[in-house]
Amino acid sequence: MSEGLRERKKRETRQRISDIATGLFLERGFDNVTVAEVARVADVSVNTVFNYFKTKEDLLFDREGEMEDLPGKVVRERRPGESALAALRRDFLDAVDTRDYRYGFHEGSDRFARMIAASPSLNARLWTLNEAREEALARTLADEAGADAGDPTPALAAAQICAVLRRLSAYAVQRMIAGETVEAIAPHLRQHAELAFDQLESGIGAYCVRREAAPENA
Amino acid sequence: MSEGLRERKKRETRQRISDIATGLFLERGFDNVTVAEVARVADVSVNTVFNYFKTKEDLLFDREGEMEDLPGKVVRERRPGESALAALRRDFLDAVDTRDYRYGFHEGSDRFARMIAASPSLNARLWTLNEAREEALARTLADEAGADAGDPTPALAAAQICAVLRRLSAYAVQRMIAGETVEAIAPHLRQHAELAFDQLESGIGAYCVRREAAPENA
DNA sequence: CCATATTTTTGGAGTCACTGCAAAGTTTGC
DNA sequence: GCAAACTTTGCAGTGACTCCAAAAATATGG
Repeated sequence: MSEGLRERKKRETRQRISDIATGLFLERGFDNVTVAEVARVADVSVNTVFNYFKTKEDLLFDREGEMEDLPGKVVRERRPGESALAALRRDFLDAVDTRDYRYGFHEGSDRFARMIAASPSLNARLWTLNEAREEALARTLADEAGADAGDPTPALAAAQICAVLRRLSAYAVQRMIAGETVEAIAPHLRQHAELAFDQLESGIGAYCVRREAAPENA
Repeated sequence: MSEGLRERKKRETRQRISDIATGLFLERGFDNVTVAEVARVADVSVNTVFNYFKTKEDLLFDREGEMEDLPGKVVRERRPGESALAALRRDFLDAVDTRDYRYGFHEGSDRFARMIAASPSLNARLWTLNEAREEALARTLADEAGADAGDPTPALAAAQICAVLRRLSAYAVQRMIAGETVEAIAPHLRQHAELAFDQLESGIGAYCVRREAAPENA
């Protein structure tokens, strides 16, 4: 009752197009596959592809959009006595230790990473994803802290946190692209993460202080 | 001797195309002006436009690319006894107080801001500009701190700093787009900046701690 | 001043993402 | 079955961008 033939077909077609597109993109590179080709392989018209997906990039990032609220969710579910930052640190380290997909550090992520790195438009897409994530986290922080409407604190905190998460992921991805195994990277990534969250926690005020000029004469 | 006719003409043509393009974009919106139209008004062929500028976006961001190393420069020129962060705070507040262009907070910036905000592709461009800025700052911090090659500290610090700078600019720009005057925004922007740099300096570890569950019974 | 090499500009043809429209095909409710 | 609602398709077009070879402008050497 809940789903008629029409709706099922739509869901299936959309899925098929997205799957075929992802496969082709992974195999031959995003910029070396035309939408027309995706359509041909999926046995639909080009217009049908654009019926389901607004842009070529959406063929890939369709599902990834669900991870938009990941950090927000972690904060909302933090434990009693735990700060937002402590929760995010715990979650990130957990993801590293379990080789979980959610921060891009996963056994098979390197193919994906390579494909994205090779395409400027996919890179641009990643940034807007990060932007959305930052906004979502800012909203959550504002809620959870009971901040006033004009209070800039949550937005600023979210910006810092997301910047660091992005940087940590970028580090892992970079080494994966270079061909290193997840196992080889994990301990370093862990170390970087500890440092990063320490920085966020207690600040970088003392970093890189210029030496005073030596006094002219004793 | 230093510049022949050929080189002068090239420079002039490039400048003319860029100026005309910027004018048209500001007047009618980036997406409502075609490259063909820019070419027509500049009295060159479309191919000549693409000879000088790789993409339509480059017609605008050509010169802005020079500001890529702004935060890096500020750090390199910090005063004796001053930390990287203290120098950046000083520079930002100075820019706010003098209504200087360099962080996007300037009397006439609203037209530019509106144009950019209205166009997704220009927005994407802003992100890559920010990325370049972050990388440049990371390099500078690494140099100035004498960090080892693999040390993640400078890159992480740069990420946090650039994220905050971006957010502060975004705040100002948002209010300018909404039609507020620079004078009306300045004191708030100042306040936000102080808060932001305090956060960077001493961390956000204590932010948003979840209350402990009340004990079941006394 | 002329011939020639080098560089710049141009026109033309083509690719690709993406849009709008109207016709054709499919599913649904009755 | 029939009509309404919806989906798919073909077609024509726009706009950024590329490639190529011809034409125009400029530089170089005698």
